[in-house]
This record gives sequence, structure tokens and C-alpha cells, in this order.
Amino acid sequence: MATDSPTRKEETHDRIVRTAARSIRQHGYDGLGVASLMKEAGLTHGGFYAHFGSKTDLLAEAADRAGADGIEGLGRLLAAAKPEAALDTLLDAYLSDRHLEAPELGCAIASLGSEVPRQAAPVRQAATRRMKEMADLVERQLPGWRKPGNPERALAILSCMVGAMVIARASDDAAFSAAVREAAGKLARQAAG
Amino acid sequence: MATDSPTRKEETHDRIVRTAARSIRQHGYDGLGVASLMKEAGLTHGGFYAHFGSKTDLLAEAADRAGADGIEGLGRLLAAAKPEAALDTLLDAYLSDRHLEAPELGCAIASLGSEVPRQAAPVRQAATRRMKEMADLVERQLPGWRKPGNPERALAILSCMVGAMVIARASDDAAFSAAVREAAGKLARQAAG
Amino acid sequence: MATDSPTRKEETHDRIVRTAARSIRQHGYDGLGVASLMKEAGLTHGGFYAHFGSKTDLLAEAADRAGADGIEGLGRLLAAAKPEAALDTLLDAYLSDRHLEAPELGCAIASLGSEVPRQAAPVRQAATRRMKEMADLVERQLPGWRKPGNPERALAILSCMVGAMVIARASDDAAFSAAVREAAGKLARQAAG
Amino acid sequence: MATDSPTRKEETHDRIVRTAARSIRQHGYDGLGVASLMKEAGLTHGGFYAHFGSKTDLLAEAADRAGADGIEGLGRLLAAAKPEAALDTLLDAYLSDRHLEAPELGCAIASLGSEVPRQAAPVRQAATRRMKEMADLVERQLPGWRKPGNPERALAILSCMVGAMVIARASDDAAFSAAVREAAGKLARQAAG
DNA sequence: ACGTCCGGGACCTCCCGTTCCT
DNA sequence: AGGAACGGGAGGTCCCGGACGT
Repeated sequence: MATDSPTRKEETHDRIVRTAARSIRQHGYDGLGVASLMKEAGLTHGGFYAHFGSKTDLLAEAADRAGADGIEGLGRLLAAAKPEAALDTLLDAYLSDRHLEAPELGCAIASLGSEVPRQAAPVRQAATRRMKEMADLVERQLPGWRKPGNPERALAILSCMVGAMVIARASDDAAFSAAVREAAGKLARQAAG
Repeated sequence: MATDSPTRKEETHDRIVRTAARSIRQHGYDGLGVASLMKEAGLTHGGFYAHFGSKTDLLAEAADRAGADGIEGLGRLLAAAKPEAALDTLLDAYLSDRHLEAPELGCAIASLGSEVPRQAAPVRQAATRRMKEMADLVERQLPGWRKPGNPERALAILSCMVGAMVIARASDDAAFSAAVREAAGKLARQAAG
Repeated sequence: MATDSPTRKEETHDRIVRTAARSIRQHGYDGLGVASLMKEAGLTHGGFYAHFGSKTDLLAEAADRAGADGIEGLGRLLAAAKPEAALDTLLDAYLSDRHLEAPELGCAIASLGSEVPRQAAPVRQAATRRMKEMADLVERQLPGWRKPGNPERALAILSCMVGAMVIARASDDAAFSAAVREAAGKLARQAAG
Repeated sequence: MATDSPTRKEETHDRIVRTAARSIRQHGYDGLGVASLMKEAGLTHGGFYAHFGSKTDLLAEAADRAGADGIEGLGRLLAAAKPEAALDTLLDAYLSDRHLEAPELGCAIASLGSEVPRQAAPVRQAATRRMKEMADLVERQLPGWRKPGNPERALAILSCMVGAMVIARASDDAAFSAAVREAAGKLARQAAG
């Protein structure tokens, strides 16, 4: 057969990582407690160290998973979109109210970005890898993205998107939050064009 | 005379806030400990509650101060720049290696942005206020900024700058970090112009 | 004045030690938990390490205190007894039902003796010191104890008393328990001459 | 036939109990861990519950076996001794340096006595039974032990022996340890006479 | 029957915010 | 304003008990 069925341990391990990947996007790296995490995963904190050498080890895995989650979500949306509307779909989703209000399901850079510099090396490495994937994802939506000429457009657009979401989430003024996202969306589309 | 000379208590209060404003940008909101903060300010942690009702109260003041610091630094730069080069000066400074490596002296949104949504209301209010000031600062550098037509350009440019700095700091790949900042700078200038 | 009034810290420290001295005699060295101990002393476990460097440090103090407690109790009894009846008073008290049933207030050797060899050095030192004091206490009750001739009687009598109490407590047969103690009492009196 | 040859399961069961009987005398009831015990017995801890319903069940068997071990050792010595020297042989062996230093092979009351009151009922029952056997053993060495008159001598002598060994082991002063045992030996012989 | 593996719970140690007393 | 102490909570470790697989 193609793949072995995952053992119970692997399933549990994965469930913990998945839970953690959501938790850190909601409560930050420091907001993750081993006890509460395991409880949320339907376990007690005693078994944690059978799966991870330390909390830091988990954080590295969770950071990677959180990055993958965000990208995967966008990937699903894009797969269903028409090619010529792909960039619009991406931007609309990223800058949507839904993304704004559900950081635990969204982009890890937007919800954790400014905490990453203070994290351990494996976390930073995972973040870097995922950010590059995110840039690739954006680039693939650009018209004529295979042609040479402006390879940096994607990075600029990514900056725009991430910055807008960070600012929008930090603000407690809904109008300001909406205005920032709309402005960033316009600029991104203009850059793509 | 116009203003009373500050009392000793006010001086101490201010020194604590100033120290905290640097500390949070370097270590995050949660990385601030009352004991270490007071020690850094040349005091012992026993006296903290003579100045602040709680750590949260301090955080609100420190958040406000951190925002003001970042803006003030840019303001000083711009005051010395020629009007037609002001936007370039602003972007160069914001996206510089120096800013990248010294978050404790720089923009609070870039260093704390993704933690703000989890902070108490006063912190979020202060952050919102300072972000708007920051947008104004950007807008004032735009050609023809008083004329109607495109009031959102400043917000888009701000998003671009902040996002680039967040991504650049999160990355552990210097080349990627530089590329992101350069790409964002180009887009910002294009938007301005 | 003669003595400074104890500071609050000293009082708390002492209360913890006193509580521990009772607890170990009741539940054994290993039966002592930091959390339950502090709770019993009216505190929470957080402050424990402000008073003791480690649980082992506490155990040493508690072992010493437990030894002192047992001796002090007998000392009070003897102070009120007529000199010629002192040994009888001592033996009656030591081998009494009351002592049998209240190890937490009684002789530490009887309640902890066989655990001592497995404890850390400071605990063993404290135990040794207190056992010698106990032997002295017995010796002082012997007729003509100042005269040379049989300095070992006290050690033999002490062995007898301790062994009887250990056996009596280990047994779950009340008749056996009583018989052992009575027999040991007789032998001790005979040895005293 | 008289006895079935022991099955493999019974052999393993017995090996575990024998190992545990030594371990508890050395490390105390609480010092016995299922994992380390099974490893010492050449097995892994997974199979433990095929042999015992719980750790407590094992403890009861091990306590009984430990008591039997100590008595058996003395029995072998006495079988080889001349009747008139039997009591001396017994006391010399019990109070010897060898016994002092090898609790895992010796008398269970001396090594575990003060922990017994805190153990479960089956453990206490086994201890009581073995202590009575021990008293019988002593009594049989006494001159004229079948005659009525002083049935308690054995209990007193047992107390003396046990107490001396408990005290001697608890002490970290070798001279004190030797003096206690010698004094107890003298008193025991005097009581026997 | 034995070995592997894992979840549950208790525990020690430490850190930090807060308060009390000086 | 300073120092000490209390209170709570979290991380890491250990081990019992049992579920599975062989």
C-alpha cells in the first residue's frame, strides 16, 4: 500500500501540533501553556514530554504548521478560482473581515510576525521558509509571472498585505481598519498590473 | 514661568515609562518584567506601585510613549530634509538596516504590531492613535497631499512599510530581508507618485 | 532587651518547620509534599523557596525539630515527676497507648527510624544528635547515673523502648502490641537496676 | 505427585517477588519502582500486571517474603550452632556489622519497621505474622523456653535487638552505632539468663 | 506471557505580579 | 521609596497503570 496508517502516537502528536498551531496564532507564542494546550487537545499535560523534547521543540513544529495552514487555506481558494481572477480572490480573502477576525485560522505572519524575531532559531527558520512559500504563492497569481522583468512585485505585494492586516488588527477603530485594508488592496492590484 | 519644573516623582515616573517603552519594543509586551524594568531604571521593584496602579497601566503609557518615540525620530529626520526628498528620506530611514536592527528605538507597530490585538484596551487605543499619526506623517510627505483625490495613498504606503519591516525582521535570511525591504520601497515610491 | 522579637519571616519559617516536623512523623519523609505542607501551614506553595533552598534543606530542619519535639515532651513530664519515680514516668509515657497512637507528636526515632539511613547527610546528622540527647535523657533517670560502672545501660534501655514502639506500631494485633510494650518495659526497669 | 514443577509464570512471579523483597529492605516501600524492579528482574515493566493486580499486591507479597528471608537466614545459622550457644549466635549475628551493612538481606522489621504503619492492611498483616515468628525463634533459644514462667522474655529481647539495629543504622557515628549494639546485646543476654 | 508504548497525575522548582510593612 | 514575603501558575520530570501487539 502507499502509506502506512499513522500510529496512535503520530495521530496524537499531530493533534497536539494542530492545536498549538491555532493557539499560537490566537494567543501568541508566549500565550501557549503546556497544560492548557494539552487540555484543549483532549489530553493532560503529563504526556506532553513523550511527544516533544521541550516546549521549544513544539513551538518550532507549531510555527511551521501554522505557516502551512495559512498557505493551504489560500491555496484551496485559488484552486477554485478562474485564473484571471486569482489575484483578486487572493487579496479579497486575505484582507477580508473573516481573516481579520479569525487569526487562529489565518496567516501566521500577520498574527505572529512581530514576535518571531524573539523566538528560537528553529521557529525563525520555519517562519522564513513559509514566508518564501507565501511570496511564491503571490507571484504565481501575477500576470506574466514566468517572464523576467519584475520579480520583486510579489514581495512588495506581500508586504502590503501583511502590513495592512497587522495594522488593521492592532487598531480598535473599525473604520480605520477597513480603510487600511482597502487602500492596501488597491495598491497591490496596481502593483500587479 | 510657563511650566513647573517636574517634581522628582514625575521624573522617576517618566524614566520608568521611557525605559519600558524601549523594553517592550525589544522584548515584547510579555517580556517586560516589573523587577527587571525597575532595576534598569535604577530603582528597586518595591516602589513600582507608587507610580502605577498595575502593570497594565504602565503598559498603556509605555505603548503610547513607544509610538511617540518612533514618530519623533522620523520627524527629526524629515525636518532636516529638503521637501522634495522628504518621502525618500522617510522610506530610506524606515526600511534601513539601522531600523531593522534597533527595534527598541524604532517604530512600535513594526516591533509590536501583532501583539497589540491581545493587549488591554488602553494599549490598543494608544496604538490606534499613534498609527493614525504615523499615517498623517506619511501623507504630509506626499506630493500634493492637501489636494483631494487620493487620500488613501498614505495608508497603503504605511502598510507596505510596516509589512516589509515585520517580514524582514522575522526572517533569518539577510538576502530575503533586504529584498523585501527594497521591493516595498519601490512600490511605495511608485504609489506616491 | 533580651531577645529581638522574631520577624515575620522567621515566624513563618518556624511555622513551616513545625508543621513539617509533625507531618514527617505521620507520613514519613517521602510523604511530605511541598504543596500540602504549605497549605497545612496556612500558606501557598509559591512562597516555599523564599524560606528553604530545597525540599532537602527543609527536611534537615524538620528532622531536627521532630527530634527536639519528642525529647521536649518527655522533658516536661519528667520535670513534674518525683526523682525516684522518674524512670517509671519516662517508660510509662514512652510505651503508652497515647504515644503509640500519636506518632506525629512523639519520638522521631520510633516513627522515622528505619527511613533515616536513606536520607541525606544533614538529616542523618540531626537524627544522630537527637538520639544521643535521648540517651542522655534516659541516663539521667537511672539510679546513681553519675557513678561510673555501667554507662551503657541507657543505650540498652533506649534500644528496648524504641524497638518496642516500632514493633508495636507495625503490628495490627492490639494484644501483641501491648504485650511487646509491657515486656520491654519490664526489661528496661530490670536493667535500670 | 507431591508438587508440580513450577511453571515458567510461577518462576517469573517468584523472581519478581524475591527481587522486590530485597529492594524494599534497601530502598523502602516507597523506593520501589515498578520499572526499575522489573528491569532488575530481567524483564520490562510492561509485563508486571500479568503477575500482580497492583503495586500494592506485590508489596504485600514482598513484605511477607522479606520477613521470611530474615528469619530463614537466622534459622540456618542456628541449625549449625550448639544448643547452649544458640542465643549468643543469634544475637551476634543480628547485631553484627554484616547485618548492619546489608539491610537488603536482613531483618525486615529493622529495615522497614517504621514504614509499616503507613502501609496497606495486607502488608501490615504479613509484618505482624513474621514478627510473631521472629519472637518464636528468639524464644526457642532461651534456656528452659518450654517451661511457663516468663513468656515475655522473648518479646523484650526482640524489642532490644530491633531497636538497637534501627538506632545503629540511623546513626552516622560508627562508635555510637557499635556501642548501642553492644549494650543491647548485653541486656538481651542478661534478660535471657 | 511478555515487550512496547502511551496517557494521567502528582510533584519539585522557579518566576513574577502584587501587597504589606517599614 | 525600599525590602521582604505571599500567591498563583507554569515547565519539566517521574512513575503508575493499562492498552496493544507479538
